[in-house]
Amino acid sequence: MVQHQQAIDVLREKGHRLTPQRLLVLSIVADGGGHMGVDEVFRRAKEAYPYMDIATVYRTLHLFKDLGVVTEVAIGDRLHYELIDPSGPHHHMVCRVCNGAYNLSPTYLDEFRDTLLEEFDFEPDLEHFAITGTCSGCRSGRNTPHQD
Amino acid sequence: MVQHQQAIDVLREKGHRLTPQRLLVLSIVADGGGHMGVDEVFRRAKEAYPYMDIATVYRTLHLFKDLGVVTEVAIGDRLHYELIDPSGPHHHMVCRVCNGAYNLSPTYLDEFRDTLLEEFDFEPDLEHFAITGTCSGCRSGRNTPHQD
DNA sequence: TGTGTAAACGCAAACGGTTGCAACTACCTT
DNA sequence: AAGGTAGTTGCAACCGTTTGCGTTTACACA
Repeated sequence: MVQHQQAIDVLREKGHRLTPQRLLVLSIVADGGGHMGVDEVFRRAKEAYPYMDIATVYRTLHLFKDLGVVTEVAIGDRLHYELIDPSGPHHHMVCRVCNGAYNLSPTYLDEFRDTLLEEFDFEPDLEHFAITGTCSGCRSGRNTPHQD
Repeated sequence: MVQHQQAIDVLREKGHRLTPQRLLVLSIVADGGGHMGVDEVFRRAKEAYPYMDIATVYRTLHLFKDLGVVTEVAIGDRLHYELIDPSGPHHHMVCRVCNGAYNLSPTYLDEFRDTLLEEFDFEPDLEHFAITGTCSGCRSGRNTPHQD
């Protein structure tokens, strides 16, 4: 996968070790396409390598997040992860009825950020936060609610 | 406390029971003034009534939230609660350096809500969400970071 | 005022997530 | 290629929160 060679380089450059576990988690998140829950990453990792521990999955995902290799997004009160989008950062709109996630360009929040800075000298972290709400389909009753 | 007679009426009207535990939690949150962590509510409740169980505190706070009697706000990844503000709803800006919480009028987000509705037919839940960021004091290095 | 019943409680077990620690290993140095 | 070491792992214990369950209790109705 040429896709995550970039991520591997970041690991090496920052002095982190290239363990089989990390490479495995990376490839799972990369191949998963879209936002993956921790439990699914763990399930797939354990399939490939039965000694894999859930703590390692969490530590690895947190590391990747800190390195800017993956994005963390809360969907229905659980954290999900996806490879950093090559087309740039984006926010997520998560529907609380069907749990669907939609991307949102950050420009929609630029104005809001500027206002907070000007009025309160408060610098908001708006990089990767998820906006909960009700999506078009669920507002019209077209979708079926998710079951958690 | 005439303050939460209103809340008590809501409980009765919706057919929920007025248990001593609920009244206790309500008075603690009301008297606490500002955002109270679950652990502090529990600590004070147990002082007044040693049989109080942490599960009851959680269940009670969730009930109050569902009834719109209290507001839930995440401060430093822990949920806090406060009596619904008689001066109307507001958002919170939470500093991730010092964990300070500041209120924010919802009008600042009205524009953003309108945009999402118009462009995506997505209705965001912006009632009580917290915006993390760095506050004025911490941006200038005047404040001391919190220790968790 | 007494009684029946569903709601709410306290307790304990379970959950998702984090942390401490001893054993292991990727990688630097020689 | 071999050795030393700090970074990483797997395990188990722990944390804050939720849930299942048997017991208790607030409240409607007689």
